[in-house]
Amino acid sequence: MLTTRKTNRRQLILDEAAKLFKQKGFGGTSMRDLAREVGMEAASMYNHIKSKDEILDLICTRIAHTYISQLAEIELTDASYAEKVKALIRLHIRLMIEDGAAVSVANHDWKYLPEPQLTAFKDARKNYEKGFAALIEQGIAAGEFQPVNVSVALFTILSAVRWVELWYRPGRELSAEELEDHIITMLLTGLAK
Amino acid sequence: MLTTRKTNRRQLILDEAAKLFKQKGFGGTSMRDLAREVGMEAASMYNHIKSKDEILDLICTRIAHTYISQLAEIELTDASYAEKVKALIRLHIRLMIEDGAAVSVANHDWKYLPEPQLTAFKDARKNYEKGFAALIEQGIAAGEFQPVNVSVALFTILSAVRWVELWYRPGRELSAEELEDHIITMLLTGLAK
DNA sequence: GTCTATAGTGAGATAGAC
DNA sequence: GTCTATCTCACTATAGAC
Repeated sequence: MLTTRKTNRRQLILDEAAKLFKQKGFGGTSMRDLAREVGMEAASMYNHIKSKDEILDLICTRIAHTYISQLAEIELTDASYAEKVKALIRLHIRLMIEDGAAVSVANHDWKYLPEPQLTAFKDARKNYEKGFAALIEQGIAAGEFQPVNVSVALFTILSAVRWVELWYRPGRELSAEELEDHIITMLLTGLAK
Repeated sequence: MLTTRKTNRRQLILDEAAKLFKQKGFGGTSMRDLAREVGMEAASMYNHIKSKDEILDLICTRIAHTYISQLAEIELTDASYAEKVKALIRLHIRLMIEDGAAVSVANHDWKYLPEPQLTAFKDARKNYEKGFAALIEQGIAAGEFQPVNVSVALFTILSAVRWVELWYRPGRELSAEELEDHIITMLLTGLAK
C-alpha cells in the first residue's frame, strides 16, 4: 500500500537520523549525511519530513511520551514502592537497550529543539521527574527506603541508567536481564560491604 | 602557578565559550555569539585563539588532565580502597561545582573534537576509567566492597556525579559537602532499607 | 517521489586599515 | 589588538523537470 510505504520511508529516515545524531550529534549531522545513509538525495527527504528540526522533535517527543506512559502504568499497579522503583529502573534500561539511539538523542540533543518544542520537552521531563520523585518519597514514608535526599536518589538513578547505552553491546558478557539485576543491586544495596 | 588559570583575554574567551557551549551546545554556538559575550568582534578573537575547534580542545584537554592528575594523586595515598573511591567521588563533585561549564563541555561536546584530538581525548578517558575500575576491583578483592560487577559499579558512580552540574545551584538547600555526603551514602549503602 | 540545480543563509576564518 | 569588510564554504530548504 502506498500509505504504508510512505510511513516506512519516513520511519527509516527517523531511525537513521537517531543513529547519526547519536554518533555525531545533531549539529554534526548534515541532511546530506542522513540522505546518504537513507539511500536518497537530501532534497527527496523533504517529501517525508518537513525539516531537520522536525526530525529531532519527532524523536524527542516519542521518547518523552514513552517514559511518561510507562510511569503512568506503573503508578496504577498496587506493587510496593520498592517494586515500582525497580520496575521503572528496568524499563529505563530496557528502553535504552531496545531504542538506544533515540533515547540518546532525547538525552543529549534536546537542547537544539526550537521553541515551543523545547519548552514542551522540558516540561514533560520535569513532570516525569516529579512523578518518579513522588514514588521515592512515598517509599521513604512507607519505611521501604532509607531517608535519603529524594533529589539525590532520583538523579542518581536516572543518570545511572544513562551509561547503559554507551556501554551495552548485545552479546556482551551480560544479558539485558543480568545487567538490570546488577544495576538494581548497586542502586538499592550499594557498593560497600 | 600551575593550578591558577590566568585571567587574561584568552582565558576570558575560553570561560565564556564553556558557558555558551554548555548552554547551547558546541554546534549551537557561533563565534559571533561568543564574541558578543566576550565584548569584542568575532574577528578580534582570532588574535587570542586559533580556531573554534581549538577552544573546544583546550577546554576538553584541561578537564581530562585534571581528572587524570587527581586520580594519580589519590592512587599514591595509602588510604583504604573505600576511602580512595570516596575521595574520587568527592573530587568529581567538587570539580563539577567549581568548574561546571567546562566539565559539562568535556562530557557532552567532546564528540565534536577533530582528529587527532578526538582520539587523544577518548584514550585519556579510557585510561582514567581503567584506573578507577582498578580501585574498585582491588577494593572487592580486599573485601571492602561487595562483589559487584566492576563496570556496572564504575559507570554508576561516574554517571551519578554528572547530574550534579545540572541540578546544583550555589545557595541551594544543600551545601557542596552535604551533597557529597548524600551521594556517597546513596552509592555506598544504597537506597533500600 | 525522486532527481538536479540552486536559492538563501549563516558559519568560520582572513585581510588590511588604524 | 581591534576593527570593518569580505572571502569561502557548507548547510537547510525550495523550485521545477521528469
